[in-house]
Formats: sequence, C-alpha cells, structure tokens
Amino acid sequence: MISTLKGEKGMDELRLQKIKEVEELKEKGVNPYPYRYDVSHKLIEIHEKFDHLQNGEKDESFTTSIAGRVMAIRHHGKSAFFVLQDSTARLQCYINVQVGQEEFKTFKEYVKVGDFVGVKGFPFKSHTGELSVFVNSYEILSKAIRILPEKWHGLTDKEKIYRQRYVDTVVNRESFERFKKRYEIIRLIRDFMNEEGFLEVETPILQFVTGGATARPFITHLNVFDIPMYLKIAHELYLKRYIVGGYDAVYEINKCFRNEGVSYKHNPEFTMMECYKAYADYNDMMDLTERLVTHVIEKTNGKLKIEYQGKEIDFSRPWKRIKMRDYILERLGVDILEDSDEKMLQVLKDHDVEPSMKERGHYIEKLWDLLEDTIVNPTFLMDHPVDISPLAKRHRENPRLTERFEVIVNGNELANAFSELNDPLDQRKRFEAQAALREAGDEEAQMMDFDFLRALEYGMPPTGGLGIGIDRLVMFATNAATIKDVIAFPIIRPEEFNADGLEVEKEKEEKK
RNA sequence: GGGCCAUUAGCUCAGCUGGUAGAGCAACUGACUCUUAAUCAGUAGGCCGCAGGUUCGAACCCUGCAUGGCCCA
Repeated sequence: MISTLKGEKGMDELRLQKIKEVEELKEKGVNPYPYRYDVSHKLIEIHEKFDHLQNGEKDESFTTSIAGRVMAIRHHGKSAFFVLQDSTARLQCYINVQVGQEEFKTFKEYVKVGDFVGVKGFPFKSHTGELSVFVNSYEILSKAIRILPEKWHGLTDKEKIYRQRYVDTVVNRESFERFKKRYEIIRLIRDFMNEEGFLEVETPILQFVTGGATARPFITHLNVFDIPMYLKIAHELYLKRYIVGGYDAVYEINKCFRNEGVSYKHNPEFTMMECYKAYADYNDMMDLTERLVTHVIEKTNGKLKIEYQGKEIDFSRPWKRIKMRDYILERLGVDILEDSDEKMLQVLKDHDVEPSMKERGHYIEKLWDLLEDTIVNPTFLMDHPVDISPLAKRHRENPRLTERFEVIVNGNELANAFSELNDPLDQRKRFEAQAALREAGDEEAQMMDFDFLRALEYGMPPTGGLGIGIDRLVMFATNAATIKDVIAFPIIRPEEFNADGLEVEKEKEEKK
C-alpha cells in the first residue's frame, strides 16, 4: 500500500515517482536497502592523499571503496559525474559505460540526488582539475523517496530548519559543522575537567523536590507511587550531596529543564555543566572558569578575540571584575543594601520597569537587568546580596552579601558560581525565606528540600561550585545568533501528521 | 503578553494602480563520454497559510485565526 500526501499534489507526485523507482529496483532483483558496505576511506582522506595529482593524471594502482549521499549528478549520455558527500567532505565521482552496459543503465535510471551509494574505483584528476574517483563498480545503498532542497540556496526557511534539522545539516554545510563544533566543545570540557581531577557523575532528572535555581519546573507523574515528580532545573543540590558523600571534586554535563519562555537565549531544555570542588571557594572557581572558557574559545577559534554578531568580544585573561552593589550604585545611584524598597522601586519606575513581584529580591534583579546589556567582554559580576542567593555562602567581609559571581558576556549570563553555603542552619533559614516567597505566589522561588538540609547537617566541607551554560558558550564559539542554532532539535510547536504519518496543514483553531 | 514582518510549485523567489499564476533549481521524457549552478529540446507540477468580508471580479484591499521570525516587556 502506498500512502499519499493529502492536499499536496505536487509533493505527492515527486514522492510516488521515487516509490516507483524503489519497486522497480526490487523487481529487477536489486535491493534498494542493502545491509552494509565496506568503506576503506573517508572522502577527506582521498582529498588529502591525492590532491597532488596533475590535471588528467590518474592513479590506477590505488583502489578505494567510498560511500556517501549523492548531492549532484551531471549526466553526459554515456558518462556521468556525480558528487558524494560524507561526514568529512564532498568528492566527485566519474562513471561511464566501462562499469558495464547494464550497470550503467541502472545508474542512469535509478541513482538520484539524495540516494546513498557505495563506489569502488581509483582516484584521478579531471582535465579541469577536480579530484575525482573513477567508478569501477558501484552499489545503491539506500534510496531516498523525498527530494532534497535546492542545491544552490539550500534551506533558508527557519521553521523547516528547526523542524527538520536532518535536512538542514545535509544541505547547509555550515550548520553541519556548527553541530560538530558543539560536540567538540563538550568533549573539550570533559577532557579539561577530567584533567583537573574532577569525576564525572550523574544526578536524577526525575526529582520529587527540585531546586538549585530560580525557575519554574516541569511537572510529570510517577505511576508506581502515584505522585507528581519534577524534571530537574539544575544539577546543584544533588552534586552537593556527592560532596557530602565524600567525593571531593565532581562535575556533570547534562540537560536541565525550565518551564519558561522561548527566546533567542532560552530553550526550555538546555545543557549545563556544573562542578563542585571541596576545600575551594569562589576565588578558586573564578580561576577555573577563566581557564576553562579561554581553553574552549582558544581551541575552537584559534584566538581569544572573537567576532560575535558584528561585535568583537575579547576573552583574554584576566577578566574584568565588578561588584554588583558598587556597579549599580555608580550607574543608577541606588544602594541595593542600604536604600529602601521604595527608593529602588522608584528608580525602576524611572526606567519604565514594573517588577512582577513587590519584593526586594526582584527589585535587585530588575535593577541589574537594566545594566546587563552594557557588558560585552567577559566580566565577573560579584558579591550578590543574600536576598537573591539562597544557596551561596555569606561574604566573609559583609554577611548581607554572598560570595557569588556570575560571568556576563555580551549581556548574557554565561556562568554562575559561589562559595557554597555549607552552614545547615543558615541554609534552613534561606529555604524558609524562599518558602515564604512561594507562599506569596512566586512560582520561581526555591522549594524547601529537607533531604538536602539533612545532608548538609552531616557536614559538607567548604566547597566552590560553578555552573556554565553550554548552549550559550557554544553560541559565542560558533557566532550563532540564537540558541536554536546550537540546539539540534529545539523546542518548536508540534506539527500535525495524518494517519499515514504524513504532514498535513494544520486545521483551523476552534479556540474562543 | 505587546508591536512589526513573513507565509505563492519539492526548494529559492517574482507577481504593477484588484482583471483570474510566473522564473530558476529539483522532477519527468529525450540528446550528449571530462562536467561542476553542465548544456540543449520538450513535459508535468498551485485550495497563492486558513476562515470570513468588500467587489462584477481578490495572491493582491479589510477583519480574524494559525505558524514562524525579529524587536520590546
């Protein structure tokens, strides 16, 4: 049974044509979907080994077996050029009747752009100087029944790019390379952290109580106990349990989930690296952050001054350090420690900002938001007030502040770190203050976590902790304008498919 | 949540002051043994995002809605 696309006659016709080719191949005894192929070289290797050939020169002594997706075909009657693409490169192949009359005919009729093909042959350079493989034999490895987007412009429709990333990365090579770079960065971070003596660990994604960040969680349900569960919003509270449990340096690179808006810098699921180191404080973590981030930027860009969306960002050490209280006082004329709530609110109103919650902590956040965009080069924003830092240790010089820093780059929060609060009685008070905020309707306030308090009561050594947003780091390293460009499968409103699994136009809303 | 923009063939895009749908690529048929955005000849492919409205007549004007993008909060 062949399914048809409802309401898409044009598409249907193209697809049915391809399905017909598949059926015909089967009738001829050719399997359009065979099981394996022996590949001797990646395409890039052929380029590296044989770029030295002169125009018209061939090396018949060398036989290679290559495979990839056909990206272009140029037929010339009794011969044809086609271009294979694998994960490393593109390479032109040349086929003519020397493969055999029947084989050539089958190639001409059934090998199309988008199909996977395996080729055995020898390298040569065409008269016009393009390195190619002369096909001695070939095998169809997989027939495509959908047509790839146009070769010249690729895919530009953002919606299609995000919904069908598999098409984007086939035809838009810069997109393919960007994701390669993303995963290279994650590997670099792992190598760096391992080298520093951290142990990579895991923490639960499904949690009965979730915390470690100011955010609304996703809620799900555990059938076996018939109780609600949350998806983690941060790794923090479990990683500190590891520290209590005797591990003295741990890290985790994993997804976090926050049930919030989508924007150029927010995706509801995102990747965060967090690490905790016993006997360290936030000064140690500043050093670690600088070394880690500069390592990644240098390895991936070859330099520390990078171009980002038309701006220059200089990651060179040492990064500027500013104190939150001083910076806000200097720029906005309000002291977030000493001035009254009323004065802070007035300053916000003067800047046309209306805080959603009438609460001091929110005022401080909003005041900072007014200034965040003024920062371009990596900057440590230090010593946040206790009110907005429920998990950070009080500052050794001023108990109303904490030993905390955020790293701001181009107006974006890239990292967040503290000397971790390990005084269990203080932590309990902080949770109680958060609980009061929740009572008052702040859905982002932290939940009381009794088990975490119990853990702290067993004793946690002085500890430095750090969280880095991997997606944002990748954005800077790859010059990506939005987080959707560095997340392969970003959250986007779901499509509708019909009973055959083929996409259909969305029916009209019956919304009020 | 608010504002602006976009939505036309599989893809990339045209479409005049409202007169009934176009190109290139892809596809299909044919020609062509070194091409490379191959070339040449021909064919087919459209609920002009969806629903209303105005009009003799709407891809175009108006109003909703949907989806996406950008800016703002």
